[in-house]
Amino acid sequence: MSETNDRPYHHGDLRRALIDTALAMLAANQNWAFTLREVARRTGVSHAAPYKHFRDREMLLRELASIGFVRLGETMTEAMSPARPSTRAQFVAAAQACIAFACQNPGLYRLMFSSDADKTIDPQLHATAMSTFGILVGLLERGQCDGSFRPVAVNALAAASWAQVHGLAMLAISHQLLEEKVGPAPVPAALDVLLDGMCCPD
Amino acid sequence: MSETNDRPYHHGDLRRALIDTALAMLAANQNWAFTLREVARRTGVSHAAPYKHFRDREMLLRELASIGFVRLGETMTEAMSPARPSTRAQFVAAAQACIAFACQNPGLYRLMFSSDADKTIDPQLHATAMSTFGILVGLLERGQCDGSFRPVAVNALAAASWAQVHGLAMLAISHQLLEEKVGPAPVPAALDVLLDGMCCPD
DNA sequence: CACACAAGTTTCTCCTGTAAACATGGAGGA
DNA sequence: TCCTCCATGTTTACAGGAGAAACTTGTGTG
Repeated sequence: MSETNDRPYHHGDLRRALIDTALAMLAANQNWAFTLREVARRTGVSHAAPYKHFRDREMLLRELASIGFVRLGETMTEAMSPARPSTRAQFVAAAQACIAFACQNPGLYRLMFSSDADKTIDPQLHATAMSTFGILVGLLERGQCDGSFRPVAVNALAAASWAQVHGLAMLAISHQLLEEKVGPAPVPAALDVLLDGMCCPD
Repeated sequence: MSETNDRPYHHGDLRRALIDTALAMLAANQNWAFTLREVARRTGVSHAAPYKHFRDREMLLRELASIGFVRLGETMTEAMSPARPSTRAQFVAAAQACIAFACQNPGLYRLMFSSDADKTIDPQLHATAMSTFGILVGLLERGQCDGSFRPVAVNALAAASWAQVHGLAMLAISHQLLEEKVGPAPVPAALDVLLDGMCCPD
């Protein structure tokens, strides 16, 4: 009972393992209806073990959401980093990266913006989300400096474009951007409409 | 035990009463974490009674979402109906009505677009949601006919504006449109940006 | 080398969703 | 009038889940 049992009493990094299991289940089912006990079971520990690392089920969900924001931020930063011909092109790339992220991780993306990952009760999560939002603001500020975007309050631009991108992502996840309903390339089309309003007339 | 008991064995319209209770709890807590048993309890019936009217808990949630779409549609239609100076003004009114609805019913609005009200498994709900979406499409079509909006695929316009309005609503609900961050009137500002891209240059 | 503490496990209670069997009372036919 | 059916209630039962409490195990540190 104690010899070749390859599961030592102490797991080593159970916290990470639980998060990985939960992320896998989130990706597999595209929802977070899983129970904490199921996560524990699949991770191979007792059902009470998770409580040593997460106060309750919701805290685990907020942790997942936080990871989602970090990954989304990385994705967007990466999409913007290659030398693009213009700030506008950088914006389009970042927006498309965000929407692609949502399509590839629909469960996680939904969780990030759901009330089950309540940002008002978790300063840490709120800060992480704001940091991701800041990537967009930074891009818009640079665009204003180089004359690409209109010199209105940057946060108004940020609200408008964040709303647009997030709205498109949600529509895409909900399969409401079907080609026969909305044309062959709705995302670039919608972004163009927005950018026509955001960019300086030239 | 049977005299002044003002609760007859048969409720009369338990289905409606359960829905009303659930809507009230949704509004009170701004989430749908309530249990079916709690709904039954507050409605004053046994915990199994709801199953005579809803196959399971999710079916009740979808019913609530459906009611939400109907109400949203009414609100938007109403906002558009008074004689407005222009189609553009009608659009702004409808969009603001939608966002106001979301702010006044954040729980319900979230539920309507959550995966717990899965539209892919409920044709009735899907149809109701599409009908509400159709109000927007109708307005855009009229605007194209009278030359207000650019003559591109109407569904592309619909996707762009729906994304924008829905995105703004979600941001507003999440209290991310604070004045100090985003200016005094972010919604009209964002809608203007969008409309500048949607309307015919003139 | 002892031992305190972090990280597991077991056990327990209360609650939920949902199924099944039973009860009730109003509506429609004999 | 009365009987019987059925929709709509209730009671009872059960499988699980959340989370608390008490117990166990090993490991790092004096």
